[in-house]
Amino acid sequence: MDRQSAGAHGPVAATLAGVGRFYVTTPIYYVNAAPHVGHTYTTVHADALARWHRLIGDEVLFLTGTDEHGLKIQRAAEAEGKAPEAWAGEVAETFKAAWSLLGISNDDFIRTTEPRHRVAVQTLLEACRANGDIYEGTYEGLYCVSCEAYYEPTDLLDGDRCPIHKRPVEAVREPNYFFALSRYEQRLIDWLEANPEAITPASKRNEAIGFIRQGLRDFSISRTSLTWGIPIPWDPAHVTYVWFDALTNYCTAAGYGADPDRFEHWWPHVHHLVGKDILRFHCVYWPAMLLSAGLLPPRVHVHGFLLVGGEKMSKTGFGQISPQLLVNTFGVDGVRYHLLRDLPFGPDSDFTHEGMIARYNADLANNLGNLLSRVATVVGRKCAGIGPAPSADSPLAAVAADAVARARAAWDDVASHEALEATWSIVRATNAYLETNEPWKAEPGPALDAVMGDALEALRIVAVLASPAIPATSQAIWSRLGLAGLVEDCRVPADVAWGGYPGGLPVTKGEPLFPRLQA
RNA sequence: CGCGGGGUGGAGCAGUCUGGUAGCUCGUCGGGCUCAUAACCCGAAGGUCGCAGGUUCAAAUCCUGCCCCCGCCA
Repeated sequence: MDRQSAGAHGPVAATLAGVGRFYVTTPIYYVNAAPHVGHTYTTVHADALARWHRLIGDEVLFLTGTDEHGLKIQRAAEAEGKAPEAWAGEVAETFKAAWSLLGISNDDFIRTTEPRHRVAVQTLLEACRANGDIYEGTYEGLYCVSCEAYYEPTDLLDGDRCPIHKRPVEAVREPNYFFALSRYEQRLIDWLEANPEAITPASKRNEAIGFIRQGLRDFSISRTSLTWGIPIPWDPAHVTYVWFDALTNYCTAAGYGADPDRFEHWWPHVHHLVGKDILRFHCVYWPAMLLSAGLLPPRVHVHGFLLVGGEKMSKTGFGQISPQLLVNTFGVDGVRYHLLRDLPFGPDSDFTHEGMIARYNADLANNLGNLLSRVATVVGRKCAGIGPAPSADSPLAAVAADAVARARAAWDDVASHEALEATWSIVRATNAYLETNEPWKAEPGPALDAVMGDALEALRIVAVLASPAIPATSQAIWSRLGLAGLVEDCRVPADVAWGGYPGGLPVTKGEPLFPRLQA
């Protein structure tokens, strides 16, 4: 595939479109649980954005992966009688399998236990230390000897007992290294004021600013009580704790500490997709760490929670179901479409089985799938199965042009629901256009050919525009229209200009793209 | 006062940043079509945009106060 850069790379605060390079990340998922709808939501969004940017000709790097260190993993592995490496590896495979199932087009899958990551983490630690932002201090906390872990007072039973072992915790001190976050308050404010696009949506940016203005405290970055992690390079008795270990993955995959040219190529174009639960770490801690190391802070796109029946999904069964189960009912593109169309990126949004069925039937089965069926049938009967070329002055041309413009703006704004709404305006207009012209009543001839050519052309454009969301279906439509090659090799805007369908191609009806589902 | 999100026709949402005829999907009702996955198209009913003040020629949108729901390491 041609993924050559289309232009000069811009500064980190440039608009999403047209920078020529696009580096998009999901959080790395902690391997203490199997992939569920929450992981799927973020990952599908990242995939759609990656696919969109390839479509507009950007050079794309799409990263996801797993976070495999820490006490919980060490414990979970012990409980299974396995080495932590083995346990983490098994769970990481379930994530890879889920993303493969869902057609996720990630270019890389990083695991924090990989050697390349250790190099990057240690390089970043050294860089921050060289800048004077890492110092040794003492961590004081409530410690359970059996767990070998610290607890917050609110986590304890009866105020002083470990929730696992039911034994009293002890007040313990251990030497820790700390990151001097407090030194970065003003620099973070300056960064956010100079780069209003750095955190989106604006409500989440305000939240980050509010948090910074409350005052920032240095945070602990190492533990001596842990072994399952990356050693502090200058003091191997310590292991990095959470932040430097996990967040640094984004740098690792771009070549940090190993390939400076590659890192310089990608890092200015990085976009993180994260849930609001980890806003603080991505919008405050991480930018400060990067500034400390002399690196550019990222752009961060923050989404809300998925609620199931208005409740946090962990409290209900449906939200915990696996991607595989959803795919069994709705198909890969049915799942992807619902996540992208009904759950706007930003606010909290409700996720329900009923909502999925309604959207699937309305948009995918009734509108898009049925449109292809009726067009294919008429072409088969009235045009001998050979799709005619569209007319140059079709009223659908203006509809398509408007939809393309709106979809481009929406994808650039990480607003997939708007992009798809715009795309479907073509589908609706085409259905109405057929009603108006009633080609099934017309005699074969130039007038009928023009109408059917217009409908086929509209479907072609829809296939391209919808391909970031429903790639497999777009390809199926593409092939049934008789077009050769891959939809993903198309380029926007050139290949969504009206008149691209050449005509003279065999049109295939085939089975329904999306069989209707019973509520 | 821990932090944050939300209250818009029957349901689910958009619109709020950048005030100016309240929009979309589903559902309901009426009509059309019969090419199509009982799908599609046209039309209609239905909302004092949580409450109360304020700013303004004009407020769902800006300001103040209050009430109610909800979430808090994906």
